[in-house]
Amino acid sequence: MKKIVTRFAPSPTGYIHIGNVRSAIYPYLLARQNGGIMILRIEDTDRGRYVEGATELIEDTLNWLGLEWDEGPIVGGPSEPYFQSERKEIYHAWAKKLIESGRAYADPTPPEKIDEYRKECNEKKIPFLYRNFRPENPPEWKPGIPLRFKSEPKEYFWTDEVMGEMHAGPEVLDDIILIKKDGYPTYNFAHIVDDAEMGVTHVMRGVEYLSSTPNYLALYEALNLDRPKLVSLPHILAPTGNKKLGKRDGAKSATEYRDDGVLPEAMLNYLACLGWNDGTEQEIYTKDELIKNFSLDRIQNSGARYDETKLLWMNGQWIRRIFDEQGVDALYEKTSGFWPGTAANFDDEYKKKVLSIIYDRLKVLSDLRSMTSYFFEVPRLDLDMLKNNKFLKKLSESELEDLMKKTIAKFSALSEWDADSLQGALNELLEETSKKPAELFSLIRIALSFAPFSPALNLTLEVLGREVSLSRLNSVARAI
RNA sequence: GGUCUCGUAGUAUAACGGUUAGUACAUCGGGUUUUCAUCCCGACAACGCGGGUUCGACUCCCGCCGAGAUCACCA
Repeated sequence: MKKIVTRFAPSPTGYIHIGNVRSAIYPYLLARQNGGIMILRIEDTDRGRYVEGATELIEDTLNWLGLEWDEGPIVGGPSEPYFQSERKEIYHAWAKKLIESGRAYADPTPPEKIDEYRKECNEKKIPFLYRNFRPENPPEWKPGIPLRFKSEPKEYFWTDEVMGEMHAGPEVLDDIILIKKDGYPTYNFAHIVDDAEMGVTHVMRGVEYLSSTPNYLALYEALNLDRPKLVSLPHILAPTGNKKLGKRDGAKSATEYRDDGVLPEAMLNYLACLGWNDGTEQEIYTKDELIKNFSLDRIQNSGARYDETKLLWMNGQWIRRIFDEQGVDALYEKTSGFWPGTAANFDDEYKKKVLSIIYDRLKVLSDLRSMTSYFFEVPRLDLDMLKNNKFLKKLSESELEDLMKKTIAKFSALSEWDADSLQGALNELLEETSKKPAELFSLIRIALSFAPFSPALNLTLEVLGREVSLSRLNSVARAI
């Protein structure tokens, strides 16, 4: 059996947003699953839309997600170069084959004239096909003149691995431009040549190319090439409306999610399962599991709506999974850059302790910034927050003061400052004061953190330490 | 307009032609000594419409409706 070769072929026109990332994931999974080759090819033939640095952004995104490529920029490969802009001679050589076989012609018709033809057809309400307007005596092809394919109207049948059996009549076949007047090839021509030269066996791309497929089939035929397997990937839809997700809908780049503290594991998991599933009820997949279970025939053939809420849920699942299965160190490594600024003054051990008691509350790693500040700095004393608390507002000031005093006395008398001893002390306080947990615990919790929420009290106290805890309780007691 | 594709709860999806149409997210309710979250339990909620074929249709066929894609010297 022929070795499977897939490719991801983006255009460096800016960041790749998450809607496009999936077109990198599926080829990757298919290649890895079959011990095949994944190629990264940069389709930069449109010099007008080229954006400086976009290639690096693409590489960055793939690296982050762990989608390593076997051939392409940086790593090289037998079909170098992997930038289309550097492959002009190759396209021209293939173009000459078509000219020689009479399947391509130079087209000197000015664009305005073509517009006129098009308008004419629109007015007559007939389909515009350029092959009906071929120039009479095309000149010899030379730089500065576009080269067109000479199409032959006929019927095509093919199989799309996702969409199934396909068929199209002659009315969609036309004389598409192969080489633009600037000498660069169009996508339509370049990708055919490259895929052939690079031995690509599976062409995976968005469904928007489905309509042009017959023209590609004509090209394969004219160039005497075997057809690769064609795989149309349905669109990812924007959160609202029915349009495909795009930058205009505020589609973020994958790296923006990275900067918010979304784990690559979660991103890969979510995107891979958007429009694909293996038929089981599994939701969380590692990369290896995705590679093992992936199959083309279970790709959905309708568009799937992008749902950030589910992505964030999945990210929370991954955060917990990494902590539970690999331990605090594994998760801690990923949190660099997500801590509050004041955390810089504390050592790793302390931050790991904080992480161990807060991790199950995180949806994204950047939540650390807002959720843990009171572990690194004295919170601003906010008596209103204390007194307006729904449990505490029933208590008088003297009661609050009394409770604070008893709490401080109890904690001061503790010989051991660990979670179990602290829990014991808290339980004793409940009995001695005959208060409800909601009252006593809310008081202590708020006095320590002045945060809307925090981890279990005994754990918070343990991590904060005896000195800090008592000092905070004392200053609140004084303020009441 | 021509051509093509798609159509199960709000969302993502599952279901040899025979199931009370399953699961997850979201939403709502409840439980785990405070809060927020995790975790657990529960509730709500779907086969676009109409014809066939069949003992029986979400599943096969046809029509309709709805949504999308494409008709560039962009990819």
